[in-house]
Amino acid sequence: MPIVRVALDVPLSTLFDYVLADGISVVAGQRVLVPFGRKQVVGVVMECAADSGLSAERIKSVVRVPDEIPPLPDELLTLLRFCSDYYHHPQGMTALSALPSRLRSSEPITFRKALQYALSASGRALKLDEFPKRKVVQQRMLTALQTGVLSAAQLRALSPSAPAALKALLEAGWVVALSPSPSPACRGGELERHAFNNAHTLTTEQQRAVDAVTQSAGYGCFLLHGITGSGKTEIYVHLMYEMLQRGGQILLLVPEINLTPQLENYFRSRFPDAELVSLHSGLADGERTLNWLRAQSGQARIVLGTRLAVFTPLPQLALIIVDEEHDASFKQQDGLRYSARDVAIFRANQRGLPIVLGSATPSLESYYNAQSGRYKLLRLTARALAAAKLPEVRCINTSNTFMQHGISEPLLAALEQRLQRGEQSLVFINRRGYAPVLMCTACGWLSDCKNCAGKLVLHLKDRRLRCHHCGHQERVPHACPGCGNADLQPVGIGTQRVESALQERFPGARILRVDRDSTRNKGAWNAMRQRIHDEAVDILVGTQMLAKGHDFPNLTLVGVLNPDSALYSSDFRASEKLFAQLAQVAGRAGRADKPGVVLIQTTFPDHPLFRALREHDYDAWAQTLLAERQSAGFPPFVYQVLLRAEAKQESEVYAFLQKARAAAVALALPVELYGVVPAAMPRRANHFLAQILVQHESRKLLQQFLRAWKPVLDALPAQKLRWSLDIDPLEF
DNA sequence: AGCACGCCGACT
DNA sequence: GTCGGCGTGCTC
Repeated sequence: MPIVRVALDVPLSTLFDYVLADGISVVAGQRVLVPFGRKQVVGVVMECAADSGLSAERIKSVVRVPDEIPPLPDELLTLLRFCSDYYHHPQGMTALSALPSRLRSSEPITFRKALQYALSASGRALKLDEFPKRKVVQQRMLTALQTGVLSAAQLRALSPSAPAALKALLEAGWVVALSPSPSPACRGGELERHAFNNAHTLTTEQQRAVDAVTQSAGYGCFLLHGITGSGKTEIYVHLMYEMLQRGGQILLLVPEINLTPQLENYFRSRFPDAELVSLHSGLADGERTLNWLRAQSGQARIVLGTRLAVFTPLPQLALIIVDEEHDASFKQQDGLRYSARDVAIFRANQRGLPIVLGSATPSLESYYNAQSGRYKLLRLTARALAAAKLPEVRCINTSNTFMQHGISEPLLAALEQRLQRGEQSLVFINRRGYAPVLMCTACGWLSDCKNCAGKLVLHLKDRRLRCHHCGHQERVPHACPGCGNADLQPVGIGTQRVESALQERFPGARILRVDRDSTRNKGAWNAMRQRIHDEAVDILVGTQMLAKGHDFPNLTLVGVLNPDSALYSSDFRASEKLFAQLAQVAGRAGRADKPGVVLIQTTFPDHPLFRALREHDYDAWAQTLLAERQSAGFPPFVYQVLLRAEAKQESEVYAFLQKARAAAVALALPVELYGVVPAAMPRRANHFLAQILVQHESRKLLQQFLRAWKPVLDALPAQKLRWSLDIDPLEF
């Protein structure tokens, strides 16, 4: 009895066995429609077997095999199994989450944009003379399609009832919808012959980096460490060109969606002949499915995407690039908590491909691996444009300085100077809103969120207090809810406060605030970017978002307002993150022929972080951090896993975690097991959060421990409580 | 996760 | 007498 083992989207670690009716053949990687409980669901065949361990009467049979799309390649199935295994996430949910949503449903795949239709394999196998004579229109369509691919318009011309007939044919699986025709320039194998646009001559250093990757045989992980402006992108372009020439596909992973449209345009302009598709969560279902299918078919040569793109089937994959590899957004924070960077490395290793991790400020994990020789380090030390100098970084000691709305006189003077010269400035502050908290001057009341452990942020624009954790908002009270005192003071500074303070100080200046609030509307950020480029803005005030954008050529001053909180944060990665952030935002200053200045307001100007930043010495900083981490026994010297739990009832959370901990102790494995502690944000949206940290030097041993612990956790009673394992956690 | 079955309180 | 609360248990 032929059996298939199917992955289904349910939180159970097992696969489910189904029999195949006579005449149905299936290979691993194909989607199947199967009965499950009292409904029918789509699953992915992970294995084919001759028999099942279950008694025959318990096994149901496969309903249908939609054959619109080719099976997922074995390589992808292996990757999914690895992820399920490593991240201890149910195999079915792992497999199904890798598919675009259209492919997770049994509905025939149709696209609003689909313009073309063709016969499927089963459609071609149909004998038309045996086809029901009454279905005239369907038959006419099938006949017409035997001549080749037809557009929706051509099919519609066959009959007024064409849409219904087409729907029936699609449902039967005889006809498949094809994605819109490729751009005219892209024609099969010819595209590789064309050169790419505007090839810059590489510096010796850049050329060496390119050669190292293109000449590597099989798997190799390269850490491309290059300061801002050192031409990492040009290296990507040269590498991509070389791999396209060899007939390969390229996977380029980038951190955020708001960067992809620009990058998409950029790489399209560099490779006008190669089909490029993007994959990220901002795409509509249909488009995402379409792009995925074009990658799977091999038609798309370049796939540009965020972390989810790491699971795209790419038959001719030849190179993976992870840009800004240090960026935390490569780590998924719910469901399958994977690191796209790490999964990409596994994938490159599995396929025997080179992978390039690019960053100006590599993650300590990657840096450490490069030092130990696991990765090959490629360094770019010079800016590609010789004229462009690195910005001068200076600290403004704010311990004895009078400040108004968080801005010091020296910074104001520098801003004024740029205004006079007609140059742009950027004021960086990683807090949106007007002030992070509202306080009563009489009784000390603070604007706490009633659902969370955090404070309500004052948003003066619409006179509301908002919680940035749960979304709760309320009106700003006229008097203190505690004591009735009318004098409520905003404490601390946010982007809105800086914006209004600067507007007051420089009434004529054109000031633009860029944060999640001001860019919420669709297209707003793009419009703002245009304004910045048109030099219709004098001073930019913004958060993290601004650090990542593209070049602002007329920007010569960057001011950083209060970065100090990261220096005494309980999160041991906070200072690593801060350095990366500041290096990135500093890189916005003075890119063209105008020298840039970065002014950092701090009470710790002698801190090694700022010293390294002033000297543009990432290595010194990384060594400092590595030494700290080693003595504290933190990553990358150990591997970690976090068991998180949350529930409405605080006692439930702690009772569960205590039981989980006792079970871990009972396993008697030599891992370091910490106590049950509240999460960094102990209460959020009316839920209590707590966790247990487990770590060990050996990844293998930690995994061995998890394999023993997970089944015990699954068996623990957990009413009204959610828990998850976070492997290699970034946030605590 | 769904969705059943199953056994105890306030309603037409 | 029933509708419905959500505890427990299964899904090939």
